[in-house]
Amino acid sequence: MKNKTCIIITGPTSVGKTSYAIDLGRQYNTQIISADSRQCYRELNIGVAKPSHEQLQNIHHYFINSHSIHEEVNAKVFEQYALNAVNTIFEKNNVAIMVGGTGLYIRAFCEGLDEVPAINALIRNEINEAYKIKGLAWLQDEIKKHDPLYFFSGEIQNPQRIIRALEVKLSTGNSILNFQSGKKNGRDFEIKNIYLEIPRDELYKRINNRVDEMMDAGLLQEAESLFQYRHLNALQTVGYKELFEYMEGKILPPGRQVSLSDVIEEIKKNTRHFAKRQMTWFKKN
RNA sequence: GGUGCGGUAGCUCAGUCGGUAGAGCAAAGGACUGAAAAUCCUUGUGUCGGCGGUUCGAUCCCGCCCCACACCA
Repeated sequence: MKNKTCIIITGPTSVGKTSYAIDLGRQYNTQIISADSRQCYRELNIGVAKPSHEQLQNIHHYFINSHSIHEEVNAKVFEQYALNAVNTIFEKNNVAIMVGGTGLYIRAFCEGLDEVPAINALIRNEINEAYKIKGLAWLQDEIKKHDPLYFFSGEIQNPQRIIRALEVKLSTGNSILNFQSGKKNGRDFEIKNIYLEIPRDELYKRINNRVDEMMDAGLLQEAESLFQYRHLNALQTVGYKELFEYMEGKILPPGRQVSLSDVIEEIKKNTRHFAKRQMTWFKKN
């Protein structure tokens, strides 16, 4: 099936991936798979910069509005979803387009993730609760006790990674490192990568403008309507989490109430940081 | 005009009982295998407001000046 090709378009947020992908999709008369860990949620709109209604009607997009914030979406879910989607597209086309900024998801699609048995969600919850009370040092002690292999070679400053390693060890009896073969799963289609890039200062200008546009479009109101779900993973998202803090009336160190314009600056800054992390990832991959 | 309090890294400030200075944030770089718009790591030389004085030596003490803020007239 090597006559089939998936063209993957990546780049930092705001660089212009969406319209580039749509132009390309039209050219090949094919469909698009989004590789964006937030645009898949139908409850999230203004803050995640989805394609417009018109764009979505003109060309079919997979993994946009396909999930609810109440569902669990992760890299493995995406891998399977996207493989199904690309095969569906290949039934009628020789070319499929993938576009998005979530590097890990794209890697999962291209190379696959190593098989790890499913983990009971209760285990992660328990570890998370204990971590909240006892802190990072406790996590480090636990991982050292249960999975010394990870402790001596892993990232022990990173609570999320330790929690992942712990839950795997506790529920399977094996170190997560033993599951990670590093082998790439071959795919039976060609993959071509396109990385979009513009000068840093121009990108930052676009990001700042886009945040202002989102606020004008009613991001604050959208965040208010989602406030009750702020604990969900899907809402750990730039643009929403800062507004939630604002609504909760968090106080700045000097004892000053956060103003809305402070929050907007914070969103711009965090979006710039996000873009930088994406560039670091894509430059390497 | 007088009094008081300040002027130290892009920002907010700490500090040096006189031996040319350090935190947070910003910024830059990096990592990343089921949370990834998440999570984490690394990187700090700046006429210490200006000009003089004292001193072996001043960002620190003294004098004058400039600037900001507060209060009093």
